Amino acid sequence: MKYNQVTIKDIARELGISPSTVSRALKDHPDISPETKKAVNELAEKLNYQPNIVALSLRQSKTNTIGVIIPELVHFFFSTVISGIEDVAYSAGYNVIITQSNESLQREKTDIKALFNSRVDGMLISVSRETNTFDHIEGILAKGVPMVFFDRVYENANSSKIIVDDLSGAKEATLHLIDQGCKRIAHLEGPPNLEITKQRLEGYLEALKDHNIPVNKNLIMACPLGTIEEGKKATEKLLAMAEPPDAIFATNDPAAMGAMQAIKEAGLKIPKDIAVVGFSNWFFSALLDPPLTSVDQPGFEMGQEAAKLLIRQIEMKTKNSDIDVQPETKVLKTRLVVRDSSLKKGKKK
Amino acid sequence: MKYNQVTIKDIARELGISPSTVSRALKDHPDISPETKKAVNELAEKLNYQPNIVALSLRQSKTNTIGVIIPELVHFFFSTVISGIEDVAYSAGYNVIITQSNESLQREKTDIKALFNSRVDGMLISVSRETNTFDHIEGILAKGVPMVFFDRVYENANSSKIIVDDLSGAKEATLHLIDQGCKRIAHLEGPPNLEITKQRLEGYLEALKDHNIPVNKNLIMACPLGTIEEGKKATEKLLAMAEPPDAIFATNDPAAMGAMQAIKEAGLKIPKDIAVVGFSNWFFSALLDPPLTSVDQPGFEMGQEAAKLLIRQIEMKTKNSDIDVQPETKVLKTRLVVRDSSLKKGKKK
DNA sequence: AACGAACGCGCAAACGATTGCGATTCTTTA
DNA sequence: TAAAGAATCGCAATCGTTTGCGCGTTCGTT
Repeated sequence: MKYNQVTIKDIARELGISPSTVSRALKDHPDISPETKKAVNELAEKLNYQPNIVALSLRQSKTNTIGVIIPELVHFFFSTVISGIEDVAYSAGYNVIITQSNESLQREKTDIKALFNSRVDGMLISVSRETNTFDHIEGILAKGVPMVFFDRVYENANSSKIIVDDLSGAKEATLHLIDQGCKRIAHLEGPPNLEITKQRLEGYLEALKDHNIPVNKNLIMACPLGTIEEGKKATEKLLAMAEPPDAIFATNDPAAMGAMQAIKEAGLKIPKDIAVVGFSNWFFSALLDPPLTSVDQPGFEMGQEAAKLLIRQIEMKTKNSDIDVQPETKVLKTRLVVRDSSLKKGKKK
Repeated sequence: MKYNQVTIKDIARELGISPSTVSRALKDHPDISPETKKAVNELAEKLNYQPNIVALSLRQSKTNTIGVIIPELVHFFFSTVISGIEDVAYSAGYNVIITQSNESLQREKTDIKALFNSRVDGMLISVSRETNTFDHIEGILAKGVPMVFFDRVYENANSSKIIVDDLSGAKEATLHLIDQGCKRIAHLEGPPNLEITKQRLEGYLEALKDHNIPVNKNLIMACPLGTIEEGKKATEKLLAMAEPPDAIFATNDPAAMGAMQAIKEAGLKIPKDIAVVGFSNWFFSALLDPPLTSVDQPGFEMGQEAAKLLIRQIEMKTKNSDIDVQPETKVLKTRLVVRDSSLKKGKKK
């Protein structure tokens, strides 16, 4: 939009010098005399000159913008990640364009294309629940667009990733339940396409194995959407079993929440009859009754790290476009936040 | 960033024609022969030509980007609004840049400046809790940047606004409590700078007046941050009174949540001893124990309407920059969602 | 006094697309 | 058959900024 902004030409005209000189004066180029610099800077200040970022972007083939694709903004975890991203992006002079795939592969494809067309300098991506093909990502990667994946990563991509240690987190959660005396621990499994689902299942299995608890496949219920409703239904089925579980470890907090609803409606007590542990430590988890034990993921930090990595890649590429950036993978630690929903033995220590 | 993208020049060179002809062929200009158009379009398709949006922006002095300033992304209400904004923005061909003021006036100032420098075509703004001066907004408005305010609006601005009927919503909530037989209804008041705070208080007062219930100023507690902690502390003070209230209407859901915690910890029952009603109908409100009655604000719709209004202004200005757009104010209806936290008499109907 | 270096600045091209105007060719009409 | 008109297309400027190169002036050095 045209705001009648003052340009470098206006300053040049007023001072009777050329635009080139103004440009150089503003960036303290050694070719320009101190007097000219002073005059230019003073006039620029007076006219409140602001460089036209669009023209700059065109000239430098660099937009100083990074694109973000997340499944859904309304998820507490993802909005926390965004805050982390914006935190480092803005202080590094980058704008952030956020798009939501709404957990749809189709939408993810159009999003990635739109971002590419906007000439973003790089992308931060967390894939949708539906994403099981990766041509759309490979296509953009092949063009040399720097990309960093976070949380829900594209495993095969030859690019950097920021993940949390889902396996250890899930294992710690399960071990905690075992430590509380639980013998029949059920697991609500998440969307099958996602690597994080597999890792969390694996952590659960490892914990059982470490304590020589046999795996009962009937205690592992699929929740491919990971919603409250699914968690509730799955739990109702578990409760209807001849030998119902004495604990439930859910792949995320909404599913755990659904489990809690089902348990309460069945007239059972949490954690006395059945202990519950979730994953992600959503904002509302502490507010439930009883407060939900959950595996905390450092969302803000994840956003920060992802943005840092991406920006580093972008700046390396800017300096030397031939160089192939070595992909990095950063694993962040989870932290088990123990609350009442899992404390059969009462508070420790 | 340079992705070796094909340009209009590449197509021109390959076909032995001029860039101008390619440009016109691509937009179906009548001056170009059908054969040339066909050749150009086919080659463009083959090479997967994508117009350079940055060059376009510079040429047209229009970025097709709108900037958004919100207090905090992690609030359920605001992330819902964002979804509504993106919904209409993307289908109208606009990108969205989101910035968070983090409820800080200082940050709001730098945000608005950064957006202006990015040459966004317009802005959608919901002011921070701290915002009590408006020079930073007036400055940008004076430059002719289209602006639409939503929810937390700048009252004096000669520009469009989307708000919800906070007064009616608050009145309905209070009337509901009266209808449930409550006599001593307390109010947790919000950040004093915000218009919505005043409106909600006003609705509360009107409801009392309609039923000839005298206003007791001791029952109106300030919660300038509107947080859980504040709501809890304020409620503790209310409970310590000689005649504690039998109902609490909070300015938002977190404050209501704090109130619930305080009431429970005091060994009292909700809603039997004290009924509670919140405002905003956050995602977690339905998950509390008991589920919280709350005034629902149509966040998604608000985002949609705000974006629609802004884009209309932008496009009018694009066509005729002289025209002064008539500011509009759109008021959206609230909806009282009754849940167990306020039902002293049991379910209606 | 003459020569080279250093200094200070402007010219013009470039980024990619658009567009008014003019130039060329072809078709039509008197 | 000549002139007018239509059909096609290219030139060049433009948006605002950057930057390699070159030019003129001044200064210092022998």
